[in-house]
Parts: sequence; C-alpha cells; structure tokens
Amino acid sequence: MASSASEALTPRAREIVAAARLILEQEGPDGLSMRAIAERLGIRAPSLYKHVADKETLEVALISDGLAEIAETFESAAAAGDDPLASIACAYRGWALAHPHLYRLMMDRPLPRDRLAPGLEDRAAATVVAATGGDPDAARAAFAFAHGMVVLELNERFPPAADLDAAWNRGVAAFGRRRERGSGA
Amino acid sequence: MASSASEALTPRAREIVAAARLILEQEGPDGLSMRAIAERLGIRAPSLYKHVADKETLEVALISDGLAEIAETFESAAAAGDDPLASIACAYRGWALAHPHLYRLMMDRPLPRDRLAPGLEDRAAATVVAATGGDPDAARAAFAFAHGMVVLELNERFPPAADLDAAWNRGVAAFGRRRERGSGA
DNA sequence: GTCTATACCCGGATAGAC
DNA sequence: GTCTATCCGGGTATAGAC
Repeated sequence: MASSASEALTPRAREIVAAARLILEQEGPDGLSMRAIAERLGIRAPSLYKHVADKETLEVALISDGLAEIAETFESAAAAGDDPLASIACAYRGWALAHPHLYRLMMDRPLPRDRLAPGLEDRAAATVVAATGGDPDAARAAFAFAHGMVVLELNERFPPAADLDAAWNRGVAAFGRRRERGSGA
Repeated sequence: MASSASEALTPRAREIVAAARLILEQEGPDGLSMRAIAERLGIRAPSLYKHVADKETLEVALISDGLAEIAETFESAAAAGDDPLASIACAYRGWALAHPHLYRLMMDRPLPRDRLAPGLEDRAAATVVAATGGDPDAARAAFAFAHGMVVLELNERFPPAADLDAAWNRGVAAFGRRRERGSGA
C-alpha cells in the first residue's frame, strides 16, 4: 500500500530523506542543513543535488511522511477503543510529543497541498470528522484544541504544575459525539 | 501605569524596539535583522549595540509589549459584554490576526519568564480563568482551543470554505461557564 | 553615539573534473 | 554519483577611530 510520498523518489533519495529525518528529530530544524545530511551519509553536500532538487523538496517529503503516519495512527486509534475521539486525541498527542520537531515542521506553515499525494490530507481528517459525529465545526474545533494543547505543551507554555491530562479530558469531552440512546452502531 | 517592559529601556532603545516591531509586523521574522532595524533608523547596525545588548533582548521587549497588549485587550473585553469568554475569545482572535508575526514570535517558543515584568503572564491568564468560572482545566482547554484556532487560521490549515466563526462558537460554547439559574452575579 | 572595517559564522546551490 | 572549488548571500557581533 503506497502511503508515503517519498515512495515516488528513487531509492537513494529515500535514503537522503531518512537521514534528514533523523537529523531533524535529533537536532531540530537548525541542524537540518544540506551539509549535515550529506555528512550523515558520508558524502559531500553538492552530491545530494544529483538526487534531490533542493532542500524544499526534502522538507515536503518529510511532511508527507509525517502526515501519512498520523493518518495511520488515527485509523488504528479510531478502530481500537469505544470512544474514538478520545483514542484519536490520545494518539495525536502521543505522536506529536514523540516527534516534536517533525510535528512543528508539519504544522508551522501552510500545507504544500499541491505537492502531497492526493487524498492524504483528507484521510487524516476523515477519522476526526467521523469521531465528532460528522459535525465539521466540531471536528475543526477539536482539531484546533488538540493542536493548541500539543503545541503549548511542546513550547512549555503551561505552568509546570498544570494537570494537562485533565485539560485534555475536558476538551475531548467537549467535542465528543453526543451519546445516542441505546447503541451507537 | 507601567505595563510595558520596554519602559525600562532608554528612550533610544525604545525607538529601536519600535522600529523592530514595524519591521517584524510588515516583513515577518526573516526580515527582522539588526541591519534592517538600523537601516530603518538611518544608522548602521553596529550602532544599535550601544543601546541594546543583543538581538535577543530586542525580541524579549517585543514579546513583553505584545503580552501587555493582550492582557489589556482581555480586560477590556471581559468587562464589556455579558458573555466574558466569548468576548475574550473574540478579542484574542482579533489581536492575533491583526499582528500575525508578533503573535507567532510570542507563542512559538517558551516564554522568557525570567525576563518579563512580574505578574504580566498571570494578568493575561486571570481574565480567562475568571471567564471559565474559575476552573483551571477549562481555562487551559479554552486557551489551547483559541491558540489552535488562531494558529491554524494563520497557517491556512483549514479548507478555504470552512466556517471558522462557527468553529469558534462551537469551542467557546464548550468551555464557557455553565450558566447558573437566576443571576450570575 | 555614530561610523568604517572586519571577524566569524552559517546557509543553499552551481560548475566542471573524474 | 561523487568530488573539489567556489559563488553568493545572509546573519550577529566586536574593535577602534572620530
């Protein structure tokens, strides 16, 4: 199943993307230079340009891979528990905290929609919409809440003593599908 | 009333901060170089260092000023309408959309708490806590929601057709103080 | 308080040899 | 496909003259 945009790249280019990701996750965005990527592969920076057009292409590949991973994570989470929105929220937070620099790279700018695999963005969104009972306003509000919580947590914006789990629960409860009488199926 | 941290700076330093703010708001963070600031003031970059220690000090001043403005905005909003949380949310969104680059400078990193005027952060937070009926979890969730909405809107993350006002209303309703029977006073 | 000159670092990217 | 050499741009910041 082709879920990663970097699969359209040559094998060598995929190695370069993989090296870039390691550097990004370990050293942050300031460490992600073409020179550093080349060094990790044991070559010189100019050689990279035989395989990748430019740095921006590399970043698009990283963003695309991250999006695909989030979509997969959402689908697993939604299928797992009896409270899809809570499961998705938990998965979202977990993924973001596990990949802070990649998460920021993905979120801190407009999506390069014209360079992503078609349907990728919708795939991630669909599970959230479903979990909010098909209400797009609630889905967007829930997305905003989750992103806000994650990014404020990453940026150490809350007081150290703050109970972030409680705040998460408060938000998830606010946007969850209203339980219907009887079965939800 | 001393609400702005840059009031502790010399008059010339405040002129520099003002120039920096104009550049930041008009050209974004990449345009905010010491050279550009100096040029706007009709001097050379090295001269700035007679008045300001370094660039980071300048950024702290910008952040501090922005925080003070937000706190003032919140206080006015909370006092104005009959639904404080909705008023604050509206003020928050309005301020952020009016100052996108400054907003990001303020939010995209940990707060330099040790370099801010004491009580400044709490002052902004207090109105939100009050508007959520004193529930800190709800206040944090509301903060996260508002920040998420604003930053996703700034980053053009929602579909162009999305009704963001509706999403805002959905979130504000979710975190607002539960109306008590009779009067709220 | 401003200047010139400059040190020192970094980055992305290209040309052309091998 | 990799290399060396290099271009060209940018940035913060300091030294020392005036």
